[in-house]
Amino acid sequence: MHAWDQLTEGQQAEVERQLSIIRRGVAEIVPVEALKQKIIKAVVTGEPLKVKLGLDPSAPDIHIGHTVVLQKLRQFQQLGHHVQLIIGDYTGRIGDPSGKSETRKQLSEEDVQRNAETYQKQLYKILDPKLTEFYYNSSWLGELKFDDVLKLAGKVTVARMLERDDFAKRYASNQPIHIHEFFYPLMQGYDSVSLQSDIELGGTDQTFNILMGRSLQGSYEIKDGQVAILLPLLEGLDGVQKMSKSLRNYIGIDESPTEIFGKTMSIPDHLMLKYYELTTGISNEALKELENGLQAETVHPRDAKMKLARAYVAMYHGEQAAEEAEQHFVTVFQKRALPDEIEAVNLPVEQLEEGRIAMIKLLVALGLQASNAEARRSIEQGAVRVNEDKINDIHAKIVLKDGDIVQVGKRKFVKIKLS
RNA sequence: GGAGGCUUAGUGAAGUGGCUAAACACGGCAGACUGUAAAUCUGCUCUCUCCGAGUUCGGUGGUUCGAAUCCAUCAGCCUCCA
Repeated sequence: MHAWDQLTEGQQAEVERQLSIIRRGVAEIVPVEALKQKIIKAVVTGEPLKVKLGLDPSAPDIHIGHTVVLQKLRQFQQLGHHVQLIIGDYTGRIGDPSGKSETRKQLSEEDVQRNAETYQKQLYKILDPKLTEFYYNSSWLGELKFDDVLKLAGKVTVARMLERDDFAKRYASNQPIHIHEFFYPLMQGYDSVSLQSDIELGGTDQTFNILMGRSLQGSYEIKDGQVAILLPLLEGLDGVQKMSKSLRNYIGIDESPTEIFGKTMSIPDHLMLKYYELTTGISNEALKELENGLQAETVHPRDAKMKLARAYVAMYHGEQAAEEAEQHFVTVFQKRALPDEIEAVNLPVEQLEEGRIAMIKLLVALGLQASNAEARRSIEQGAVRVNEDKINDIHAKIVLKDGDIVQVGKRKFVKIKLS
């Protein structure tokens, strides 16, 4: 324990600096005082803090929503602290209780391995590999004997478990809760015991699990248990629900530059600052300035959003791709012109009859529409163009040649390549 | 172990023998307006060889001229009692 007054002025300033960076954009820190103590200790001793984050091993597909937590990790790294990433290959068998989750199939070792590699590739676009350690929680959870499990389970009461919001609701509304679901928080907490983590990050929905880790550490006689740093959940493209893959309202960092750019442009204005704050490396000062500019209407929201879109593409695909994506966007959506580069799709010549093909058939063959009925609808609605000429007749049979451009709606373009 | 209830299109939810490819809402797609924002307005939203036809209402098998609607059975989920 280091008392505040015993620090030198320089040390005090450093603690303050770190705190202000760490606190930005955070929903909650529990307990706050403990965080300050941890940082004081780190500053005084020069020992970096161990900051933990658990990853789901089944879906290594990082989107902007995930980067909220990752950006925070990066800030910790920039302050010299260490990051512990846990591939939850063992917890993944349960899946965090969501009401529907059954015990999941165990992933094969190869799957886990492959997913972990994918993770690394994506994560290192944000994190510093030198300050990042990877762990698999099967390596300790898989070693536990039933005795150990009983001991672990004995640390927590059912009443305590039922405090968890999700369990409480389900219990109250007669939804089933399986016993093994109770083990999820215990296992996640045990990870923190094994790694002696100082801090664990997560979304606000992780509050219970993370605090469970803190109290378990106490039960296993680790002093000064981990601090929970909880980040807000980021709403997705619809502006309402949390960004997630299953809701298809996400921007994936492995998506193409044009996709990332376009999707970013479609986020609601009122979320823009939140995106800036939580998912970019923007400084506190620049953020404030942007906010003022938007408020005073000296900054056009569209331009601010384009900058954001550009920043994302630059972060995940590089500066040049960002430039191109922006060009593409301006051409296609602002000027409503055809993009410079259009994906070429092969069309076997056999599909043609005397050089012609039925429009409906063509749209489906090109994969632009899922069914004939859908293709028919699009034509009826005036959404289909060939070489910029609108097609209105659903029975149209068109003459097709190499290089012709077929368009559906505003954003689907295909260049014909006869083969 | 016993009693009862539920299961309808991407989601929620109507529909209890023919007028139901199945109301409504949300979502999705398209058009208008725009900043591919929001809001708003309009149309579409099972499939196909689309002025007609086919296959749907947890699975299977029945009753009936005719079933998402009735019966049997299987499965999944829920509740209550023990």
